Amino acid sequence: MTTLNSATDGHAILIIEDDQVIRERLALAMSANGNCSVVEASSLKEARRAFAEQIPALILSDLRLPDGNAIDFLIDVRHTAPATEILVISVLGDENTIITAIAAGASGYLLKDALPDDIYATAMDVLAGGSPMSPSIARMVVMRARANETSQVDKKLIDLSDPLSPREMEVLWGIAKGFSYVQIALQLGISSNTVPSHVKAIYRKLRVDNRSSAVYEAVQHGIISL
Amino acid sequence: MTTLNSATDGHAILIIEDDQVIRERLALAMSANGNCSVVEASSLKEARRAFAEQIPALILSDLRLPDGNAIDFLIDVRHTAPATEILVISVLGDENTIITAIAAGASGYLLKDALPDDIYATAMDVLAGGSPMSPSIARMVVMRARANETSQVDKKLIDLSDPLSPREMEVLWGIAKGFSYVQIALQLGISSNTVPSHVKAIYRKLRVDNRSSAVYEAVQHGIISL
DNA sequence: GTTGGTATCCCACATTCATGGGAGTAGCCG
DNA sequence: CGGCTACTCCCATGAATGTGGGATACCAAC
Repeated sequence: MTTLNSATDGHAILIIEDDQVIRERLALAMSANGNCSVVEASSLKEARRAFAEQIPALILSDLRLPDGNAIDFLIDVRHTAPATEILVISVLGDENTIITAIAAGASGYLLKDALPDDIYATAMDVLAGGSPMSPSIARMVVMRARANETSQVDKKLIDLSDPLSPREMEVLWGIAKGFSYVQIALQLGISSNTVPSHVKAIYRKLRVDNRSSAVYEAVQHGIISL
Repeated sequence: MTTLNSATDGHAILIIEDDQVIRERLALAMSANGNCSVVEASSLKEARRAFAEQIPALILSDLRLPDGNAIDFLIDVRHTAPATEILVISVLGDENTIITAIAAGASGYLLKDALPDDIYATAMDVLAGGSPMSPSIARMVVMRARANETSQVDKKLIDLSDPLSPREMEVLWGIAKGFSYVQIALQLGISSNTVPSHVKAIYRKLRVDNRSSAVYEAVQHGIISL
C-alpha cells in the first residue's frame, strides 16, 4: 500500500490552465501541501514542451486553451505515458465533452464552478487510483455505464421462450459471419442439405424469414454478440 | 430551477441499513438539515413494507441486509417508481457489485468507510440530479464507460480507407435489419433497381460478397451498431 | 472543363436462399 | 414402450440475391 506522500515525493505535476488566477491558485494548493514539483502551462504549446521535458505523474488540465482543445494532447499523453494520471478541470459540462475527455484518458473531471475546497486532496485521490468528479458529471458517466450494462441484462431476459439447440447456435454463427450453406456444412462436417433444416428451425424460433433478420434479432436478444 | 429545499419539502426519504448506529446517524443527518420525513428500515422486509406505504423521493440503502441482497428490491423500485433516486451506501467495493447496483438503478454509490462529512449535502446532490460516489468507485465506472467509448473510437480509426456515403449507410441499415431490396427501396423512396447498385458499392468497400458478411464486417468496424 | 464521386435508373444471368415436403437415427424421460 | 427432441439427410420449386454490364445527372475539386 502506497502512502499519499509517496505519491507526490519526487513526482511532477503539470497544470494546464490559461486563466492566470485559477492556474496560480491550483499551483499554490499543490505545492503548499506536498513536496511535489509543479510545472505550469498556459497553452497547449507550453504544455507539450513541458511534457516533453519531464513526464509528470499527474496532469491538471483545462480543456479549452487559447491555442486549441486539450483533448488531442491528452490522447497523446495516454499513448506515450499511460501511467500519467489526468484530472480535467473545465467549465464544459456537456455530455459529449465529458465522454470524449474520459475516452481520451481523463480519470477525474471537475467543473470549475464546483471546485472542492480541498483540491489537493482531490488530486491525491486521482494518484491513489480514484476518479473524483463533480456529481453532475458522474451522473452522465453513470447513465452511460448503466445503458451498457442493463441493455445486456434485459436482452437475456427476453428469449427464455425458445432456446436454440447447440447445433442451431453453430449454424447461426455461420450465418452471422456470412458463410453460405455449403461453407457452413463443411465447417460442421455435415451435408449441405442439412444446413437448411437447422436454418428453418432458427427462423421459426426467432420468427424471421431471412438470414440478416435472424442475425439482427439474435443480437437484439443477446443470443449472439458480434 | 428547483432549489435544494424544494427537493426535500414534503418528500420522504427511506433509509435501509441494518447497523443501528449507522442508520440512526444517517437519519439524524437527514432530519436535522431539512424538513423531510425520514423512514427507517433495518431489513428488506421492512423496506418493502415502507416502500409500499409511501413512495420516497430518495432511498439511502445498504446492499447486504440480514434477509438478503437489496439489489432485487432496488430493481423493483426502479420499475415501480422510476423517479425515486437511489443512493447506495455499502462496504462492498468490488466491481461486480458496483456495476450491478448501478445497472439496478443506483445513482450514487458511497463506501461506508469513506462517508463524506456532509452526508446530507451528498444526498441532496442525488436529488438535484447528480451522482456522488467515492473516488475509487468512480474509477471503476469510468473504466467501464471508457472501455465502451474507446472501443467505438478505435474501430472507427480502422476503416478510414473507404467511408460509406450517407445513402450507402441507409441501405446498410436496411440490410442489417433484414429488409429485402424492395422494402429498402420503398423506405428510401427510390427504385428497387437502385438498391443493388448501392449494395454493390457497400460490398466493394467492405470487401464482402453477401449481406450477412456485410453486416458482420460493418459491426466489427464500428460502422453500425446492432 | 475535365475528372471523380455520389446518386439514380435499367436489364439479364447465375447463384444462393427460403420453404414445402418426406424420412431416418439416436437419446431421454415418464 | 411411446412420445419427444435433436440431428441427420434428400429433393424440388419459387423467391431473393449477387454480379456483370450500361446509362444519366449533379456537384465539387483540380
